[in-house]
Amino acid sequence: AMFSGVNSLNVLMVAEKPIMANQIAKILSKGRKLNFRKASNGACPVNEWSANFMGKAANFKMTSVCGHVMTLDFPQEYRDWRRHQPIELFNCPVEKSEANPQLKMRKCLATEAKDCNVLVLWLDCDMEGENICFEVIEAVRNAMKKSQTGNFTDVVFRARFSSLKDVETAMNCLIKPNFKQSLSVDCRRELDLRIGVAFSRFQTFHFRRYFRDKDVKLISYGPCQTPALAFCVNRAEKVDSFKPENYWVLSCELQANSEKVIKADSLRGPIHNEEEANMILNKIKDNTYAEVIEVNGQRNTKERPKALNTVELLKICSTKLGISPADAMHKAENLYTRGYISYPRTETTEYPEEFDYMHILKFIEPNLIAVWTNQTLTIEDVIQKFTSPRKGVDKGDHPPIVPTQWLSPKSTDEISESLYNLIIKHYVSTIMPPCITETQTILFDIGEERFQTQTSRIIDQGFTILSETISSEEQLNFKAGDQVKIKKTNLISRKTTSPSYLTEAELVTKMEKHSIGTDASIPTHIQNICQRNYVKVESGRKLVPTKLGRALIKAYQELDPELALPTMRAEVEAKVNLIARNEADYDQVKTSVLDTFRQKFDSFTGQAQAINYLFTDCFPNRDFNHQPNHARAPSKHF
DNA sequence: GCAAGGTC
Repeated sequence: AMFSGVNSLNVLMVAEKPIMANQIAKILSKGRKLNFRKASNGACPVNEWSANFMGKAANFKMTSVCGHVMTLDFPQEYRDWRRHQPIELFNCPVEKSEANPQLKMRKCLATEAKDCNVLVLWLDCDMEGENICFEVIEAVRNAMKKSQTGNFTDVVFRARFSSLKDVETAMNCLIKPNFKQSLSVDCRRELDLRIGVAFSRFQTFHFRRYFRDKDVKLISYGPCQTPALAFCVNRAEKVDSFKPENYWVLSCELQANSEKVIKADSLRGPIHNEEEANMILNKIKDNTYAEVIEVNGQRNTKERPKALNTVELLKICSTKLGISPADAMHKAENLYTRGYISYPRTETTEYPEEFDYMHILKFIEPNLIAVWTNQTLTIEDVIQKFTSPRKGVDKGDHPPIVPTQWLSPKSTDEISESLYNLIIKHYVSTIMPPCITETQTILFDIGEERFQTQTSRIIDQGFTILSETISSEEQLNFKAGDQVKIKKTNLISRKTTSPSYLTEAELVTKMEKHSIGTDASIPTHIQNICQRNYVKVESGRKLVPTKLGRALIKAYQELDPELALPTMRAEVEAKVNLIARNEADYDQVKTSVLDTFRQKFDSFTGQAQAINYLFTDCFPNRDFNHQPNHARAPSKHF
């Protein structure tokens, strides 16, 4: 009824990224002629077709943005570091500007909207997507044809879909975009900007001034990068403060049969007192036989991996290829845009229903030799062993990362090829059977002491055949009551080993667990703390904090530990989420969080002199002709 | 020179 007086409906539809626009258009235009062209920016697709909309004939135009249309920043005047003091950034104006000026996204959207009288928003089903909805609305509002009712919002709809199989359903039950969800994103963006930039500028000024060193690089603070750095520093402190401790392990060698000697360990585990250890040894050393008490067999299943999502890809790239998350994502994006792998940013670990598993196996065959270490394995073996994948989690974003087309090693660089092969290997692993072993545990008594020995036999190597050469151990033929000749009793002295520095992969895990950053932003945060010289990547992708990185975290811990706490990010997010759930309003949340951080800022800047000593060795270019200056907060005249 | 979040 809304469009009863309208002659022709022209429906503009907008997705979050080009790939989604094309996939949705393909589904909705099913069976009809689909016209394709590029929008004026050369980046965004425009798909056009004709069909019915709300019972009327309509021309559809499906295009996309490329993520956020707008970004938030300070006005020009405040972008100049010297014109205003950092504290002013807590309440100065902020303004939105185009996120990527080269894309001319707003102009592009307005051009496409010109002859349209209906807008359907197909942005991703998350809070950022809801926010982009309103960025698109602002971009097309004035360009679109006047609606019949005169009320623009009447002709704006939101399609809510969490996977491609929901597209048709979503089209049939369009809803309205959720302004509160969008507002909560606006709030988070503004808080991150004001807080992050204020602290970053203050810190940078403070050290430049105190050490009279104009070459002091940016000393940044951020709600994601700083807790990420803190993870590295905390682990490094454990490495530093580690003192090896002695402990003793009691074990024995038993003559299992005429040719075989086996080793059994005391069930006590490590003994921390040498006297006690010797006392126990003395009690048993005169025994000549051990008695078998119990023989147990147990089946163990080593599960294959779940379908590949982004963070798992990042971790594997770091541990297996030795490349950083940022490099891994660049390579993956490149493979994706060239059509070799599916969309590489996803949290989902569940394959779609009716997924064509065999199709992939067919085109990857030429790569198999490179992929698995077991060179006798054939594609037929894999097909024959096919096992339905493990149940994963569908986050409603994109399907897991899989190869989509054969990649000739000749047409790419070495790292991209390794990355592609790694994705293949992971894929094949997910559709192979799990690895089943049988562990035999034998318990012995020697005097009052209990010992244990274990053997492991492979029942089915399953997916591990792709990468491991596990040898099956021979099971021992014992039964309860058997007397076994003792060949030797040993007391082995050992030292506890030092913990090691946090690896890149461990950092990714910790960040994900504490919701610090997202799958798409975690690589950037890690790159930041490396490039700003807070941590160095050493062999084995270990993240070793520098003097500067350690000093920074130490400084927060002395002045305001909350600033570097891993829980801080989630707490701020919980607060802005209240806006989305209509449990608090925008100004209330913004004011309360800003007040909290303004107080932290005041107290931090007020006490900054007290932490200077931590940074004495951090800036090698400092001017030694001057005594360290008594740093003040930068004044207007500085 | 700055944050974090989308994506190209």
